[in-house]
Amino acid sequence: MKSLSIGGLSEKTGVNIETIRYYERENILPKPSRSDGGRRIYNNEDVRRLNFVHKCRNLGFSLREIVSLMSLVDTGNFTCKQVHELTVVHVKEVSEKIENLKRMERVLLEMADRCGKGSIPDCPIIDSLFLE
Amino acid sequence: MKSLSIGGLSEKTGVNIETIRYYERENILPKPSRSDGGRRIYNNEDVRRLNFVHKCRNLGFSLREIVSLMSLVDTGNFTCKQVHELTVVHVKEVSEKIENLKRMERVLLEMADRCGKGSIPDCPIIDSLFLE
DNA sequence: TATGTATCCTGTAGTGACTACAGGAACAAG
DNA sequence: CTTGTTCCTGTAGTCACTACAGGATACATA
Repeated sequence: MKSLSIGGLSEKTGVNIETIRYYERENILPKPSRSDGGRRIYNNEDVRRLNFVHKCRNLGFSLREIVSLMSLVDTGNFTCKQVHELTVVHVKEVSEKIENLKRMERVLLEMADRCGKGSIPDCPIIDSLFLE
Repeated sequence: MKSLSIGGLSEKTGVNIETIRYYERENILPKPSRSDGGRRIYNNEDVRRLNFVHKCRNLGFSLREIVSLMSLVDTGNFTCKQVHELTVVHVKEVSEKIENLKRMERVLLEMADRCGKGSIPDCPIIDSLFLE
């Protein structure tokens, strides 16, 4: 088993040192063992855990959701069905965000198109932003 | 000219009272006039301004961007071309966010699909989340 | 051994955009 | 006047980080 310092863990996982400490403080990650001098010593399980958290964050899960999921895993008290459902719910949330952004994009493009017509000195974009 | 209390302004614009105060504090909005008793009194121009800010927020502009834009408008020192360019840059940012979310969505759907195959007791979703 | 450098520690505070009190004042209606 | 509603200021919290400051530890080199 290879042990790592926090800097080592940060390099191996791509998660910022400050962020790792933050996760520990917020109890997203367990407290690691320490050297005699007080430095954090991380093992393989710590690496696996942080990878999990990192992956989940990248997929848009909130820290709260991640803690819940991790707790399921830790107790071994879950079914693949449960996890599937959580994932499906989350996909829906992501899809809604996409739709919102697309709507935003559409409005912006329309505005840009209007302005691109070269109307001066009034600006259709500014005008439309002042409307109710 | 119809004057409004902060509650009135909030109702008319759909922006939260606390948020309006926040915008004032952060100098996103100008300080309104006050009654003898110290209550805020908003006029039509205040309404127009808040509509502008609200619209821009809904379109994903940051408060900083909004302040810049508003400052252009206030000085009358801008061209429709400038605004157009700002808008186009912003559209690009929104489009990138959409792509990121789509990537996220794709990964999540793949994971859900794997789990949907009914593999028990191991969970492919959890397994893949632990990978580097 | 001493020195220099890099890494680590804790605690605090800041970012951006809100949101939510607490305690008290102003206002309107009965 | 009393009661209920709205408003005020100041402070703090949310979420997920991020960035110090000041000091300690660990390692490498001379």
